[in-house]
Amino acid sequence: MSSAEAPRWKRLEPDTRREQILECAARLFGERPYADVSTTDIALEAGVARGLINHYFGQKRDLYLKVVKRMLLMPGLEENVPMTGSLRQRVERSVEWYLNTVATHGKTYVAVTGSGGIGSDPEVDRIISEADDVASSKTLEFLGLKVEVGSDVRHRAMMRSYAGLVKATIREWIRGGTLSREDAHLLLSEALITIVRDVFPQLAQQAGPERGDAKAPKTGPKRGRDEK
Amino acid sequence: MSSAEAPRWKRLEPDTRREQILECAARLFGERPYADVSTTDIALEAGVARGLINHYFGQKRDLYLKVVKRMLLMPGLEENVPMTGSLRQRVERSVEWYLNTVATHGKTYVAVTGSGGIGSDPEVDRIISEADDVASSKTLEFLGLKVEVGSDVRHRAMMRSYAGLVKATIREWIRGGTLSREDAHLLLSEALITIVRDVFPQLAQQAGPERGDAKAPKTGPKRGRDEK
DNA sequence: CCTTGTTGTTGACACTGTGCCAACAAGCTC
DNA sequence: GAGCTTGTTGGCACAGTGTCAACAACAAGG
Repeated sequence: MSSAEAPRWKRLEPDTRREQILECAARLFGERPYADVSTTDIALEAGVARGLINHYFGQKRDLYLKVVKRMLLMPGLEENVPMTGSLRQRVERSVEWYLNTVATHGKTYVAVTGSGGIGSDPEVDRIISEADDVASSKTLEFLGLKVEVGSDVRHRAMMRSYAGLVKATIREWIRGGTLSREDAHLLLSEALITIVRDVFPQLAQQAGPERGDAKAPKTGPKRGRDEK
Repeated sequence: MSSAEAPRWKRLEPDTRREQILECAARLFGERPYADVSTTDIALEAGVARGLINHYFGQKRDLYLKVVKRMLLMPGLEENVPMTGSLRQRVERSVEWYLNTVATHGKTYVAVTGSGGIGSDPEVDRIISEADDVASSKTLEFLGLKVEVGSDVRHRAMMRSYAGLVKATIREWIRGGTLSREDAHLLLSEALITIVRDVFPQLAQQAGPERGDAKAPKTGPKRGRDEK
């Protein structure tokens, strides 16, 4: 008799298991609405007992928050966009950066930042708002308009508002396909330029002249980023 | 013995009862997130048995959809904004109309159109998207850019994107107070003008010249835009 | 005033999904 | 292999929801 009984389950490192569950959860939350994803589903997907989810993440809501955080961490945040050239050039590179990072997340991003799903959870709003803040600061930095953090809440608020435009536009692009990537690029670029130029007039000077190049519209410097 | 026993509950017309419940539900959904509002709470608030809610509205989700619909009906949609004057004047009147209608709803509006609450329910998204469509068409009409419905999906999509900016901006204004009403007005006006002028160039001509009033904001020649 | 019929309303039922926790077992060390 | 650590399981209790037969408020007819 072979005494080597096959173990009924595999024993993993906490971090590994956590990451695995997080990945399955992210996928499911991207496929169907929050309420339609039971913890049982996630556990089944991860090949794990349901109780383990609570053990690692506490409440289901907490798991969801972790998923949101993980996604909004914005991987690729470090690949600096060189802030040279005219304001328009820099704006368009920033927009391309937006579109690229989002393209990698696809459905899940749209689901998480969804327009007005069921709920409006204050905690989720806070997290998304923070992420918007980070992205905003980064954008301002790309544009050469970096203002010290926490100083001008008004500018940051306006950039969060702009983030609302970005997300809505991306939603039109990814979900319905009612806008092409070029349309999204155009809309977001023009809007951002307007904001910087007309709403932050004093900063615009510091940023240098708008023109100085020929503006290559469609094809921006596409980072070789492919899905999955 | 006084035979007149006081009735244990009042018997109302279905429409009246429906409206009453709807009102209570709207209030509660505006105060706390969807998941934290139990049907029991709503029933208690309305002084009614919980089962009655299901009898009138079916599922809790359906009740929520009714609340959203009721709110996005946009009362005051009929008070036409005279579409005279320069493009800028018309844009600013449209923006004022936006801000006014929203100001009446306050918290509940912010909650319903919340940035990314828990869920992203496709049905809710559809309803909000439809409401955005209506508001967009109305806006285009105000601007004298009315295009026949269903014709140019691209323009409508972009206006829905703009609606994303509107909602995010309003959120900053109403919720956090990080933006003043004047800030919101400025941001939304400039953005809308840009969209109409630079993204819908062919329509812009049909809309007439932009200027005709003073209001040239800060920086000088914003007309120096020819590309595209 | 009592009877009868209609129907708005109630209260209890079963069911699903969640959070919790003690018991179990996989894998390491000696 | 014995003993220990701890990642993992399975079942329990509970809250929230959807359903439905029975009830009671009100109107109409005698």
